[in-house]
Formats: sequence, C-alpha cells, structure tokens
Amino acid sequence: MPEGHSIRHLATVHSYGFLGTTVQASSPQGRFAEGAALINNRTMTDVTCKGKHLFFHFDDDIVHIHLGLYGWFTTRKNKGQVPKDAVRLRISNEEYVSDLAGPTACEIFDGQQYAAKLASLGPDPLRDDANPEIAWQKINKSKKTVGQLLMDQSVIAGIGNVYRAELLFLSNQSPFIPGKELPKDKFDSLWRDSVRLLKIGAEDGKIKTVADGHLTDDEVKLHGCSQYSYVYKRTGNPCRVCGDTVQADDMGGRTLYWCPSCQS
DNA sequence: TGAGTATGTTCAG
DNA sequence: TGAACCTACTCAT
Repeated sequence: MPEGHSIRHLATVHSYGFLGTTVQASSPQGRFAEGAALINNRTMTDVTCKGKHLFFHFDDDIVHIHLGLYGWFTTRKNKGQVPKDAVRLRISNEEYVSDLAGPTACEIFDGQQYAAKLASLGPDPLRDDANPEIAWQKINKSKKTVGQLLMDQSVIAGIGNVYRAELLFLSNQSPFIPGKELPKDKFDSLWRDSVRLLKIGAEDGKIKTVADGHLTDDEVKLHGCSQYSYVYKRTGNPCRVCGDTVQADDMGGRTLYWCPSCQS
C-alpha cells in the first residue's frame, strides 16, 4: 500500500533488521542480478526515504526502490524460506530476510543520482527538515487544480490518491479550484493534517484518517481490523459528517473522491 | 476461472 | 492522453 507513510514504515523496518549488518543479496527473478551482485556481502550503512522513494545505502552504492502500484516487501525472521520466482530482490542476514516483488524501480544509484532524485521531490511531511513554504510557493503560482497539485510529487512528496481524498475532505476544501486561488490558511491546514496523518500511518503502515466518532456502530466493533476513510472509495455512500452522497470523478487519470456539500 | 480494479510513474505520440 | 509496466485481490460467472 505504497503512499509515503508505508515507505517510511518500510525504512524503519529495514533499519531495524539490516542496518549495520552484512547482508546477502540476490535476485531470484533475475532482473536485478547485477545490482544484487554489487551489494552482496556488504554492510548496509544507511536506510533513507523521501516521499515514496526508499534507499538502501552500501557506502557509495545506493539501491533506489520505488514500489509503484504493485510493489511490496515481505520481511520475516530468516528461517531459510525459499523465495517466490517473482522476487526481484532478496536481502537477508542471519536474523531476517526481506523479499521485494513487483517494484516500478529497483536500481543502483551513485551519490549524484541520489542527490538529483531528492532534489526533484517536494517537501516530505514526514521529514523533520521539510519546508512547507516550498510547496506553498508552487501551489500559489499554479493554474492546476488543488487535487492535481497534491498528487504531484515535486510539490509535496508522499501523498497519493487515498491521502489526497482524505486531506481535502478534512480541510473542507474543493479539489477543483486552481492552486493560485487556494487561501493560505487552507494550505496550512492541509499541511498540518498531512504531517499528522502520515505520521499516524507510518507507525504501523496503515492509513487511518477517520476519527472514532465518525465510524458507524458496526465499524466500531471491527475497529483495528479494517481501514476506513471519509470519502476514499465510498462513492454513493452517505458522507460521515453531513450525510450527502460521496461523489467520484476522474482527475488526471486517477479517481478523485469528494463530498459535494462538505467540500463546496 | 476470468474480468475488473488498484494506494504510481514514465514514456511515446 | 493513453499505454505499458507488474502483481494481488475482489467479485461475478
């Protein structure tokens, strides 16, 4: 479930399991055989991430991973499990094994490529050094809609379709107005919520945006077992706050969910 | 069992 | 703007 929160979660998990240890690397699927050979039997010196991009550092050789739509990691105690054929990269040490399958990107970067990738991304709400003013300057000058801008990784890094829908709902903000017409206090509210919600999501890797008071009785009974949203994928259902019908529209090839009353 | 859908990005036209 | 990449899951048949 790769939005920024899950990448941060994965960085934490891999730091815990592999940082400072010598790792064995292989590519059962074969498409990352050269890269795996390059980092095999070397010490993982750092794990970093920004937005939806994850980096495993082996001194000056850096594995850049982007999960895309389908990619995922399976990380477990190392009991000698046989990897599936689809595993692009397996890293392991004596204690843990982690299998990566289906990523959009799994490649070796040098320091220059790493710096360029970081520079291409907007501020990441999960990073302490994030400067929201950079995002505001871009939004404030843009004719693109707020809904499009929130998904643009060069504006804010780490927000995807779920968080876009939920953040705009929480700020009672229409997705359809141009960025340059977005009031500053609305942007501040969006940024505050993105920091708050992404941090909650990063703690256990799940997206949690709905306050307990807005869940139905049935959902409260199941609380913790499922993921809930205010508007994401709730087309045709009543809004949890006002009761109006949640709508869906196509925006830039992605489905946008919104409440026409709360976000007018 | 097969169609449809999906939390993303890049590239060709 | 649409297709391609790549895999898991849900739902209808």
